[in-house]
Amino acid sequence: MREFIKVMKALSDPNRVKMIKLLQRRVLCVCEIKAALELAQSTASKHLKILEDAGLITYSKEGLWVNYRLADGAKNPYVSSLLGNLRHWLEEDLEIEALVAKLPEIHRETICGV
Amino acid sequence: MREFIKVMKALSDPNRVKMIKLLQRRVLCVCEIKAALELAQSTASKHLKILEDAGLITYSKEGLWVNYRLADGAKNPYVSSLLGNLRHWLEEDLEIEALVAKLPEIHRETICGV
DNA sequence: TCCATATATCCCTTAATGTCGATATGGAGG
DNA sequence: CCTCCATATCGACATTAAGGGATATATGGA
Repeated sequence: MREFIKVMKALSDPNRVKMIKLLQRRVLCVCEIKAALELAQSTASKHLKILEDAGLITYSKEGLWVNYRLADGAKNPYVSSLLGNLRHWLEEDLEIEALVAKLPEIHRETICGV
Repeated sequence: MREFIKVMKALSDPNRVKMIKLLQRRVLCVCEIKAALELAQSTASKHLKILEDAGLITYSKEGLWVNYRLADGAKNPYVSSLLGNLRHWLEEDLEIEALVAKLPEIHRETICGV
């Protein structure tokens, strides 16, 4: 039950859902996500930790950067199914569309270090 | 997006999830749910309203009683899929099992009006 | 070793949420 | 019309959660 609640709570915040939808496109580092969502760095980092705790995303370190990506969902078939559902859910959402449209302009080299 | 968040928030509380799992078994009135979950009547009523707002359950009135049941999910295919997922998810959860085991003893005629 | 940078953590403020008791609503029956 | 009874709503309180600034951590390079 605790795990289930953790997953649902993780998906109960608009910014975290946006992060998931962005990560469906490509791997992103914290500063790219922070830039895309216009959040403070500490806020972005905190949200990503919540998503990771819920088993929805994973990360790998690459020098100073931390690359976040969607979890493959192999651990829990229900989470996997939910993530699959989320692949299409909200795809027509205007807010998400606008956000995704910004993604091609966002690269860690130009965004970070401002 | 707002609708999505509403659904996820509705499923972010253990008592509301338990209500869903109970309603998978049969139609229940507020006082039966209040008894099963050992909640104050106002608390049970409020939770049910949240689930109904999210489109996860519906109700129909029968005299003084209000019968709550699962929504058929025809409105939103994603919600429908999620409810289908929930049909099996948590089915092995000990807390849920114990709760469901109590259900046969709970009837509105004996519980209500205490 | 020292510095710069990307990320994580800490602290604090403000808003949202869960809970209950008390009260309101509204139908059923005398 | 008045009274039960099941349910809904309101008010208050405690807990949790989101947000950002400041600081700590860790890595790569001079």
